[in-house]
Amino acid sequence: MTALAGSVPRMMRPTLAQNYPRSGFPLEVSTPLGQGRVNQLGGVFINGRPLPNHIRHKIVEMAHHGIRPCVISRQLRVSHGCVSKILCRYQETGSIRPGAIGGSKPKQGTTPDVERRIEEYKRENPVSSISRIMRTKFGGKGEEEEEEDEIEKKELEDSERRAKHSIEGILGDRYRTHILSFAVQLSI
DNA sequence: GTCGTTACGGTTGAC
DNA sequence: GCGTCAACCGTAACG
Repeated sequence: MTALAGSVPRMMRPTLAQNYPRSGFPLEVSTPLGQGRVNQLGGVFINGRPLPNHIRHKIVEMAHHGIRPCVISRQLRVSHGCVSKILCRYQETGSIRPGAIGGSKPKQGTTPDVERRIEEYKRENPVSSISRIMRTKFGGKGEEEEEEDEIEKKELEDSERRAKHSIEGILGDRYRTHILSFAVQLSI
């Protein structure tokens, strides 16, 4: 028994489930956004899911105003690791959006060929239709905001869909409204 | 006290 | 329709 708590190797650390035997986390909260959990700072999060867009916005905005990450972390009740990660990504990519979760890698091998074909088509058909199609399909300049709106909309739809299949959905809209206002309060 | 990093459990979505 | 797997998520903890 010589190993002190501070010297326990990472791999020997007790698992979350061991730390919090009931649920793996200190507290579970049912919200319209799914099975929320409460972190050490008292913030609500959904394990495995990205933070809501407005929280991410707030993190970047506060950092922009020169507020230190530790303060942001405490104020928004988001772990500092997460704040750090989001700010790093924002610096690197200029985007606050989470990466694409799930799915498989796009098929490789065909990409250069496809690109070459497109170039050929463009040369042969100098009409703007191809470019237009490409813009429509893959997006273009200044559509970040549109995409964010799109994501917000999707999140809302998702939460509504989940709510319909959760206890609050079953219990009805009045209960849901309570939960919603609770969630808004928690998210400041 | 602050911050970068990383192991971990969990979710998601293409294949 | 279902299972697999890789990529991502945020938290918690270490240094």
